[in-house]
Amino acid sequence: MTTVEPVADTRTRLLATALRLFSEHGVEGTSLQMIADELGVTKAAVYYHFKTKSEITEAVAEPGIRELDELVVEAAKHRRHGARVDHLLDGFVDLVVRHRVLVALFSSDPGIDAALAKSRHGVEGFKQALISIVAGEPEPDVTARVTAIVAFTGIAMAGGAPDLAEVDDETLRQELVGVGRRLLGRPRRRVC
Amino acid sequence: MTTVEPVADTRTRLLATALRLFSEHGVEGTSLQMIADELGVTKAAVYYHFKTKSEITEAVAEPGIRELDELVVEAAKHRRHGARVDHLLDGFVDLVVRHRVLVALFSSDPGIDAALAKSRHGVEGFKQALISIVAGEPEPDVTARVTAIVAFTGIAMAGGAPDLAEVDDETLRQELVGVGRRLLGRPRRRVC
DNA sequence: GTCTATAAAATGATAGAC
DNA sequence: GTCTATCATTTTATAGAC
Repeated sequence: MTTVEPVADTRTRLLATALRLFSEHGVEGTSLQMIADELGVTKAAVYYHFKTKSEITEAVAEPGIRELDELVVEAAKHRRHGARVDHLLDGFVDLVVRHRVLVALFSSDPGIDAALAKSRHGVEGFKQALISIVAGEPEPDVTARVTAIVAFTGIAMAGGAPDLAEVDDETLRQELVGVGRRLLGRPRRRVC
Repeated sequence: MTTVEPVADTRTRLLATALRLFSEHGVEGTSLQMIADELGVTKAAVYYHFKTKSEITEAVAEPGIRELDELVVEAAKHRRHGARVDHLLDGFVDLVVRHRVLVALFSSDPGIDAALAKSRHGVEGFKQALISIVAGEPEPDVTARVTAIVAFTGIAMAGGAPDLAEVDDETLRQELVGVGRRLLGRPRRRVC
């Protein structure tokens, strides 16, 4: 532990700044100039850290994509349908609360898809996976699909909503899990 | 009746094309060149109909904004809270189903806010209004606010979801009202 | 109402100095 | 690791012919 309180390196600050600007103006609405200005450096400095704008977008999305990926894999392992839904909902809400605007961006910004299209995993696949798990695999009925879409996009967007920015993590987590369970028809949990 | 089957005029086709491209690529991700190409005309022709890109965005959003405005005003007239919520939910779902992608755009695209910021009504005001009506005016509790946000953004996004594009209007309307009532704690309606 | 042509600015991106 | 300078392309937008 040679350095205490290390100032976040430029790459880290860059990604945090990019995420904030993406959530305010959208990916396509955010230029490298805006990111550079916000960081107090020039565009060329930004290009030292990332070869293209698409790389920045991918790097911003990466933690969310990775965690979402793991979550879907883990949730699918449960034998019972109810257990799968519980695991998925708890994990998804946890992800939303920890990343707030990022998961909302997945649900709403076409620029994310465009950037991820070139890399291995698009975001559209996850939406399908989430719906499949809660709505059931073979030809889920319309009600189940609508419910799943409303629940997960609603929860994701709520995490990024400015109106809820001041709500603390633990409270938001409980509220979102509560509303999710009601929607997905999961029984109320005993308060332990 | 001099002309039967009148071909939609350019202005109308332009707005329909713009809405489709906006929903696919976002407002900022859609250039006038893309709109012109899709219409089979030049950019200059597009500029004959609208002075700026912002004007196109406003014109695309206008019907939704106007109807949403009327809905909020009408819903607020009811004496009982339950009646206000019912009116708002029914009207909102109707709007979502008739416009599909447009209301989703309101919920998700920062480019819409940017274009509407200059004109009289931003879209942020509506979100507040919807939440106030269902969550109650004076300092609504967190649970009510979270529920309202999840419900309305979830319903709006579901209307624009490609996964539900093939669902017919009447079915989608029933499903969305159903999920909305469950979320907002409204009693199940008798099937009449 | 649509076209060609063009302007002015911004964008993503690179080369090379420090 | 950041800078200045520059480039090619694209973008929004206008002028004027048909």
